[in-house]
Amino acid sequence: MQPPRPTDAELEILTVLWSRGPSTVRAVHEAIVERRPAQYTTVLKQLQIMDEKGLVQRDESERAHVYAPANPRESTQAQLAGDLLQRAFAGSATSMLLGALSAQKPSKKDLAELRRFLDEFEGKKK
Amino acid sequence: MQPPRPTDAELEILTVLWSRGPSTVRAVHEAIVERRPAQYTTVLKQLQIMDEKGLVQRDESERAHVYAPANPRESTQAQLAGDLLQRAFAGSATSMLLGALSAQKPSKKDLAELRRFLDEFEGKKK
DNA sequence: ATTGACATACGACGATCTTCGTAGTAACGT
DNA sequence: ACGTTACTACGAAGATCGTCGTATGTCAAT
Repeated sequence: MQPPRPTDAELEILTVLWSRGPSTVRAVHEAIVERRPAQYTTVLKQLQIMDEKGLVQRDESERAHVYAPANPRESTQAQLAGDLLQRAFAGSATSMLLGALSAQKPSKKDLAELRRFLDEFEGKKK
Repeated sequence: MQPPRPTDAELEILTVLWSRGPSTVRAVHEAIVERRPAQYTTVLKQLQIMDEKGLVQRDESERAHVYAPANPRESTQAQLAGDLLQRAFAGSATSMLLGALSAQKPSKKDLAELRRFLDEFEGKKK
């Protein structure tokens, strides 16, 4: 029973929750507002909907409810990347990497990290 | 003046156009219908909207209009990958690749291709 | 000339997304 | 106790998305 693919606004909120950990609406709102204007109730409503969808979990034990991501960052990222991989790149991870790198020039550090990652990944396969 | 990010349905149609080249509505519809049920007019309407958005170009010289992708596959793919890279992976191409690979186990061929690609990419940088 | 096949245009509906205002309620400070 | 502040709940509006039915026009064959 996987939750649905998060929308743009939902993903933005999830990134806040992943980096901050379980948070109240107020905390999430403050984090969002640092980047763009948004009303408090907008964030609240969004979180309520995300709870219904199963994207977050709500702890109502305190007066100010605390929201936590329902799934870890990695699995949601995998869902999103896998989805795009299928829909736009016909399953070719190489094409996808090419797309990402051509959209944003990678630093030497990035390249080294990629290479290290590939090594590790291939190492795990016997 | 980049066209907007294509939606799911729009992307599906674009993939048809990229692989088939400039096509009539009928041809696109037939390609779509092979994978899922869809009415002819649905595809027609979609293409008309995509024309307004600047996602495709329309040639009306013939009775059956011919639609062509406004942008090459590579640049749209770069747009999509770059967008997701920013929104979900904080710009880390490595994380994105990890996400893609963990969502869909790569074959040995895939890994070799990735490695080859990295070599080539790094080679071009002096 | 009529019919049938095939094309585009257009309007509309239901679903979802995003946003916000308003109302109601609990807690707090004085 | 009373007013102010801090919450949640709810409804709803406006935009976009995806889908389709119907209307209308064109062409060719009989």
